Amino acid sequence: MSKATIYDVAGAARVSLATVSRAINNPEKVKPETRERVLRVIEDLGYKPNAFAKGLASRKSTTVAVIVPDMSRASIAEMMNGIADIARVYKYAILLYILDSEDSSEEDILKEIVAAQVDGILYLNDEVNARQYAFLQRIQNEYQIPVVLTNTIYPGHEDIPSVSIDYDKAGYEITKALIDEGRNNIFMVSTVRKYMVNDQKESGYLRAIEEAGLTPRIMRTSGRVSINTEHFNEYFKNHKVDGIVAVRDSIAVSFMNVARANHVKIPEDISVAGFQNTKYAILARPQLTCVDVPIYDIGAVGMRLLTKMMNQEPLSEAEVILDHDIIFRATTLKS
Amino acid sequence: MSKATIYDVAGAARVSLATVSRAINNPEKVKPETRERVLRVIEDLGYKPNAFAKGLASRKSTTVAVIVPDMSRASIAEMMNGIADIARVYKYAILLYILDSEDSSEEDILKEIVAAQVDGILYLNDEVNARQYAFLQRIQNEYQIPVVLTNTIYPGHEDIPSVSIDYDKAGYEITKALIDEGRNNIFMVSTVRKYMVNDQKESGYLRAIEEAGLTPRIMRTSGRVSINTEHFNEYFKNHKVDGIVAVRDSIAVSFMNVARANHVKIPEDISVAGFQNTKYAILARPQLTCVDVPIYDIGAVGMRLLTKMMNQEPLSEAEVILDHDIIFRATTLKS
DNA sequence: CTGAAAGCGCTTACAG
DNA sequence: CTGAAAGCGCTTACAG
Repeated sequence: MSKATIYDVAGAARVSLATVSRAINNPEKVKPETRERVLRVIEDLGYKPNAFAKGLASRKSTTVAVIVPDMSRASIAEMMNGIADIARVYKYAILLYILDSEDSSEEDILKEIVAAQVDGILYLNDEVNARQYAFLQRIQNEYQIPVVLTNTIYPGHEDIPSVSIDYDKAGYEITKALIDEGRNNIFMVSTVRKYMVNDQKESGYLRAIEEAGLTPRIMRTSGRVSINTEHFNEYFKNHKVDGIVAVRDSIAVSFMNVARANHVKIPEDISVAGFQNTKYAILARPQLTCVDVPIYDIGAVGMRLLTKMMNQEPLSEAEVILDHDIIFRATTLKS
Repeated sequence: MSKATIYDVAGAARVSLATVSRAINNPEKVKPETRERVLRVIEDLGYKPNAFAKGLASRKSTTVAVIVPDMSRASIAEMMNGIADIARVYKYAILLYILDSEDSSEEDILKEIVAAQVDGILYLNDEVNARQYAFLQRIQNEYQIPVVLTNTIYPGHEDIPSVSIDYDKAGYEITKALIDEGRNNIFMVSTVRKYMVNDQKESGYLRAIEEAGLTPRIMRTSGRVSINTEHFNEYFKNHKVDGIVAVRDSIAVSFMNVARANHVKIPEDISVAGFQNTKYAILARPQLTCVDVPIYDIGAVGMRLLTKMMNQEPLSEAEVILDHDIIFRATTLKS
C-alpha cells in the first residue's frame, strides 16, 4: 500500500527516482536486474504512485468520466457493469457524474470534467439535445478529450462516435411481428419525455404500420407506474386495440396489469411486446415478448471504443451498431 | 472552461498567483475589490483549477470512492442516486469501483483507492467478510481515510460507522404481521449467498417465529429467477406453507408466479411479503406487501455522514439506523 | 542503461 | 491584504 513515495523506493533500491519511474512505466528501458530490484522494493514497501503527481506530470489521468442521467434505470445500471469490466481490463478509473434533473448544471459538470483532466468521456444520456451535443463537440474538438455516446443516438451526426443497437430496425421488426399475427390496431406506448432512442423505436413502428396500410397510433405516458394505470384506463376506454408495443418492459407490464383488471386476455385479445428484456419481462405473467437489447455489451463496447480513441488508434467505424434479438414469449401469439 | 492556468489569471488580474488561489479558496482573506477583479477574470477566461495540481498541493482530492458489488441490483443503483445528490451539494466527485466477482481483486482496488488519494470511502458491499472488514479498518486507521458502510452491516463492530435500517426489526415485524393473520407455516426465502443484511432479516424472522412457538423454516435460493422456479416447485411439493417472507421483492414475485402456476391463491392460501419496495412490488399482481427500505435516503445519509468525518466533525452516533415502513398491499390478508 | 534537473499547476506558511 | 518561494510526487527530455 501507499504512503511511501518514489524517493523511498529509489533510496531503498539505490537508484535514482527516474529509474524507479522507468521501471514502472517503461520496463524495457531498464536493465533487467535493476528492474527486478526496484520492483521487489516496490512490492516490499507497498508503494503505489501518487495518482495526482502522476497525473500532473504526465498530463494523463487514466480516468474516464461516465455521465448518466439517473442510475436507477435498469438499463443504465447494467451498462455500468459492462463499462466497469472493460475499464478494469484497461486500468482506467471511473469518475461518475449523475446528472441533476435541472439540466442547467450540465455545463458546469462538463467544465468540472475538463478540470479533472479525464482522458475520455462516456456519455449515456439519451435525452441529449442540440445544446448539449454542441457542448460535447466542443469538448472533443477544443480540449481533445474523446467522447463516446453509449446507447445514445444523435441522428445525422457522426463526429461523435456512438455504440447502440438499431432501434429503428428493432421497432420495425417487433411491430411487423404483431402485424404478421393478424393484429391491425397496434398502438405504440412511448414516453412523454423526449428520448432520442424512443424516437427511433417510434420511427420503426411507423414504418411497419404504414407499410401494412394500417393506422399508426402513438400514445405517450409518463414513466411513473402509478400514473400509467389511470392513463391507460382512460385512453383505451375509447380506443380499439389488439396490439401493444411499449418502449420499455416495465411500461408493457404496467399495461398488462390494466388490461387484466379489465378482463382482457393476453395474448388472446391483445398481443403485447416490450423493449430491453429486463427482469420485469421474465417475472411478468404471461412472460413478456420483447426486444432483447444487449445492454451490458453496449457499455462494454462503448468503453472499448473509448480506449481506442484515447490511444489514438484509428476507428474502423464511428457508429457501432450491435445486433439485437427478439424474444418471443407468452404475450404474443407466436411464442 | 479550462486550459488557462492560474498564472494566466494572475497575469490578467495583475496579482500574484497566491492571491488568485486565495480568492478561490479563502475569499475572506482577500480585499473585496481584488477578489472581484480576480473572480471576473476567472469567469472571462473560463478558468478551472487543475484538479491534479490542486490535489497534489493540498493533499485533498474532494473525491470519494464508492465501492459496490454489482451495479445492476436495484437497491445499489438507487443508493447511488442518493449518494450523488449529496456529493454534488458538498462538491465531491465520485470515483466508482465495481467489484469483480472474484474478490481477490478487492485488495488491489483498495490500494488503488489509497493511491488515488480519495478523501473518503463509501462501502456498499453487503457481502463483506472478516478479511475485508479488517482491510477497511486498516485503511481507516493507517491511512486516516474515513470509511462509511452504507446499507451494509458488520455486527459487533462499531469502529467503522454505518448507515442502514434495522433489518432484524423489520424481519421481525413483517413475520409477526403474518403470524397475526393466523399463518403458522411461514417460510423465509433467503439467498444461498451470504449477505450480512439477509442474516439480520433471518434473525428477526426467527425471533418472531420462536416467540410464537412455531417452527422456523428457512429455504435458500439462488438469486437467479430461472433457477428459482424449479427450486420452489421441488421444495414446496414436500412442505405445507401458508406464509412467505422473501428477502427481496423479486424473489417474492418469483415465488408468486410458481404458486399461481400450481393454482394456489394469494393471499387466500398463502400470504406473501418481500423486502425493499421496488418497482417489482408495485408491478406485481396482486401487488406485493413489503418492507419499504428508504434506500435513497440510506445513500444520502451515508454520504452526508462521510462529509462530516472528512471535515473532522464529531459524530453523534457511529451507527445510524433509519426508520422503515411496512406497506401492506394485496398479497397479505391485512391489506 | 542511468542520473540530474526542470517542470507539471497548484497551496501554504512566511514575510512584509 | 499581498507576494515570493518552497514544496507536493511524479515524468521526461537531455546528458553522459
